[in-house]
Amino acid sequence: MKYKEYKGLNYAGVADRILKYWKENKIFEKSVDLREGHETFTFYEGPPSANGTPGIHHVMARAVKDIFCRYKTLKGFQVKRKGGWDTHGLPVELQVEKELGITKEDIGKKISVEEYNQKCRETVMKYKDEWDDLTQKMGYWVDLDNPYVTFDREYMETLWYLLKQLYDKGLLYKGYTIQPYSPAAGTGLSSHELNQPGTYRDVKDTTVTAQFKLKGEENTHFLAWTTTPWTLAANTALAVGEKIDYVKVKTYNPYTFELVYVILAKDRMGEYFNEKAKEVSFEDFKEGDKLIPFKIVEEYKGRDLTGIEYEQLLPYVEPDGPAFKVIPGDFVSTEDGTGIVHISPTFGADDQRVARQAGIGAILVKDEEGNAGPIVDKQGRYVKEISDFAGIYVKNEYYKEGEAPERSLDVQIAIKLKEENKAFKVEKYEHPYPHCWRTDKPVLYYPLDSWFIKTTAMKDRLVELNKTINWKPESTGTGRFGNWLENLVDWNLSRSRFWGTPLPIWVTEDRTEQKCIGSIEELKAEVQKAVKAGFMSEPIGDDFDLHRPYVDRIFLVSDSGQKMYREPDLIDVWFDSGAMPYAQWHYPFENKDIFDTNFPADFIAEGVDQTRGWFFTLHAIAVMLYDNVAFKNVIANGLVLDKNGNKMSKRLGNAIDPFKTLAEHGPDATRWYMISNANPWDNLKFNMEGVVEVQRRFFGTLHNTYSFFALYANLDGFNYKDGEIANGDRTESDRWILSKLNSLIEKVEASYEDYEPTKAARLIQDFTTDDLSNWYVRLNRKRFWRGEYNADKKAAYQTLYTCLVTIAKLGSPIAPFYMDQLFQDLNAVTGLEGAESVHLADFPEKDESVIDVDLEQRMSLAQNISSLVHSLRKKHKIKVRQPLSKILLPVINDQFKRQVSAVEELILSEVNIKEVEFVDDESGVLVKHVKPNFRKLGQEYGPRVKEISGKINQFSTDEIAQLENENKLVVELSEGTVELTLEDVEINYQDIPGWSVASEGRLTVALDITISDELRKEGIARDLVNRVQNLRKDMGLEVQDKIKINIERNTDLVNAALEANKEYICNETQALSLNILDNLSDGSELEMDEHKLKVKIEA
RNA sequence: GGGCUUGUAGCUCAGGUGGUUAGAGCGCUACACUGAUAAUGUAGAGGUCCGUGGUUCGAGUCCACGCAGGCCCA
Repeated sequence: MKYKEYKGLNYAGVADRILKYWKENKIFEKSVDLREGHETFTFYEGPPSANGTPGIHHVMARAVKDIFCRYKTLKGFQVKRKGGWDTHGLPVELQVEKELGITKEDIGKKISVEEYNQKCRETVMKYKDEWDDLTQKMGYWVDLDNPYVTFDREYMETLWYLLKQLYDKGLLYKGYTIQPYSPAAGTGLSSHELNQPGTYRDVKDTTVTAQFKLKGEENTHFLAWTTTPWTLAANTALAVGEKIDYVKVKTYNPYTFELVYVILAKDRMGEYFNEKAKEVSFEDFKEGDKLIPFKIVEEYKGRDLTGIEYEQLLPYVEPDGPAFKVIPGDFVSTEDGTGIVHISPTFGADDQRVARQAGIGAILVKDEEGNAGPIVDKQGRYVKEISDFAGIYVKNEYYKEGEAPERSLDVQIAIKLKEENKAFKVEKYEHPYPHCWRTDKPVLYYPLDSWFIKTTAMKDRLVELNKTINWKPESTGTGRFGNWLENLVDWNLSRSRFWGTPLPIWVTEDRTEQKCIGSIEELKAEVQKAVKAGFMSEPIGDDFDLHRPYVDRIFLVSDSGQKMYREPDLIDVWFDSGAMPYAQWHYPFENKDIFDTNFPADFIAEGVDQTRGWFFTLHAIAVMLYDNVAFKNVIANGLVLDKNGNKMSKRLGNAIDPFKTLAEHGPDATRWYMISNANPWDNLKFNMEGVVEVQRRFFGTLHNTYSFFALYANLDGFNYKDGEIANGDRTESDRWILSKLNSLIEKVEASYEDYEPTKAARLIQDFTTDDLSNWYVRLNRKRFWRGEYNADKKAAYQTLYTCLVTIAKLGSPIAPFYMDQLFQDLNAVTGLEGAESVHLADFPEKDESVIDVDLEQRMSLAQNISSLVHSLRKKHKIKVRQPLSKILLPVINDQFKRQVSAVEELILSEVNIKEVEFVDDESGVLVKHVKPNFRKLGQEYGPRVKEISGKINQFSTDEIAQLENENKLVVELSEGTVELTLEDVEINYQDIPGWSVASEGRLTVALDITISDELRKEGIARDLVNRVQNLRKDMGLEVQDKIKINIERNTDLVNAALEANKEYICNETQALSLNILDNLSDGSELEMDEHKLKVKIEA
């Protein structure tokens, strides 16, 4: 059995081959079954929608998911991964409408709801095959055979069950939200309809800046501006920006000329006061004067104003709760108006939101049936309670042709306010305003019925449990998600659509009785009753579809015998996906045991844009119904942008095709690039060159290292079957790389455990390229190809093998294909592991006894010293092949000397030097340099650091010596003296006179650059070896082929060099003989610096 | 407009708790090495650490205010 040797490497080919292997051998299934009975690690798949094609960002998101599932499997957990599909919702509807060329208006007319929904059902899985293909090609292991699908009957039944639980807990209620509404058409408008071109048009409205009188203060008013004066009768609060500056101004009302104090934003004064009036004195002012004097008498921040109470402006109707207070509003600006915003919770979405958050009530009236409603009816008229203006349309456009009054309601209200000293300014104002696309008349923002989940009732618990979730990055949990929870409003469940989960609530016509249905069984029973009552003609079957229009055809009977109709709403699709922990198992109707061990999730991961989507709905449902989190760890990953940092879009043509990327560069390089380049939660600027770089630098190096191993291991027949060589019997560099390897295991494991895949990838990559390839293999090459198959060679093979197989395991979660190939290629020969795939293996356990910190330190010293020597050689243009006699190392301390001595041989061979000589103080060749220790000095002397460090830099040799000998030195400062100790400074060796010196930090190396005759001869011999090796290669000789070398007699120096190093040359080049001949007729000419040699090689 | 987030070399990114010479890889330039060779090593050039103020003996790091990009929300 041989290790597989490759000619070149085709990354996509590796993936194809391994993928086929996985399929044929059911590796994924085995990786789950293998861990049967072990602790479970629960992962929830956030369902994608298959009505669009997958993009490169899905590769990113799914790589993150895959990594931790694979890692946990290696760690011995059983990780079930049920796939899923999100199938309901507006995007599907829009796509269907586009395909059929219809609008929402046509549903029920040109096409039945039944046909429409059938079409949605077909469309939603349009690209399923493409998704499945990508899933496999990128190596994302998820169960595609038994996915949950949100439109499935069982899935929807669980949704109904959950809704009923909420209903029974009193957490489901009907309320209202402010939505665009067209009184002329009698219907609400979706934001989609409002975004039609031409809906926003410039209109001229009468605007009022009203005076709201502060409670308990004479003549003091808040000023608030509105473009809809008709809403003032519904005012219950005033909003200010907390950070905005406000002023109280003394002035006269321009209509009544009463002396008033008004409060408004400082930045808005220019709009209300004429600068020229600044000089006018209050005494000189007479009624009717154009210039009205004003004076700032007080200033505040917005937050100082909050909580202040004022008197109701138009007291027609009592509020239904606390009201008439100043509250904070995040939307308040000083762009226009007064910087104080009039709030009417029934006629503005912002208004409603901030009022709710501040606990402010609304102005509501009861209709004939006793239902609360706003002060404007559905036709757009003031209700009777607004006695002065009852029955008047709030917009003149709502009157029939020719019936509109001369003065619009806004004008009439403005006049009333002027007369009552409640208006500070009235003027016409032109601004864009939305219009109904059907009637061309202005839209009202109006409260419309909706069903809500009372999330606010559980706010504290939601916040509290969120703190137990491990968010990556943390800021998304505390910031974006945490703030969202802090400012929570109730979850509006209602959607007026067709393709989705229907709300399972039936209500009697007078709305006095309600029923919420929680299962199909229950529905059947209720229908049975309805049949008896005569409201239904027949019972429903077992295969009843819970979608519209079928549920709409069901009428139930109330306890008192009334007919009940289903509330026509569908529920928010986010409820669909947030309910997946339960619904994917059809819990509680089936699979209770599976659910119990798979709730909550240990881990989920999705884009950060899901924060208020899936992350929230998962959390909300779990907390409200099960008083538990839905997930313990979550990665909120960022976006994948193009290489210039722009958003990818198909329209702009900068979108990366994931299939093409995988086909060209393979999934391993693609995944490794995405993960190693930036943390998943940072945005990734996807650059194809980066993928290529990862391919070359990491996978290329790793593959080269494996190939190197395979080449020689095959020659020697190494199969790891003849006993493990004890660590203590291995070489210094073997023990070093194994120490580094075990340190690596520890760090990589910690990174995975901490959900830091980027750190893990970088650690593995750095180890592979820097430690293993560029240092260990380079230094030990000869051990692999020279000499017989002895214990030392065996140790080298075993060491390299262990490193490679461990890298395969550590890296397999990130690069599942290549690492599996590597693992299998290695294990095929040795059979050390029982696993047939790396994904069935166990995560490596670090061997603490092998980690030797001191060894790692001294090897690091060897690397640094070598690097310095290399740079000195470079400086003097002396090539490494030319041996040099010695280097000088100033001894920093005893440990330094001991550590360097241990790796001395290594340094000598690496940099081709004969000897290391240590020098210390007594040698007298060292020149010391002293530098202030700022950290220490700063703590002790603070402001005097500058002067002291100036003195230290000027220390003489004597002063340094004194400080070293006595550990104290008194320094004179301009004011007083300080006594310094050795701790206050750092002493380095800077220079060695007469030597070529280089230093880095405290480390200094001096190189003897004189080349003796003997050294020169040796250099020539080494050069010759090099040239002969090249010739051998050119001749196509195998490594083990023996040769004869004949050389024509040359200069005395060269001849002597050859004679003196004959044995060395023969040994290195596998030569049986080396002969110097007087005349060589057919040799090749070799140039070595200034020497020219004629050489002939015979095999 | 609000919340969160990012800004360090041409590019991609590191830079506990503040410490004076800000690093790595790629790319570029030069040189070297040569039984890992479509590999490798060494060196060089390249920085207003987004800006402005502040705290401090000392700020890439802490604070404030801005600017630019991104996401979510309005």
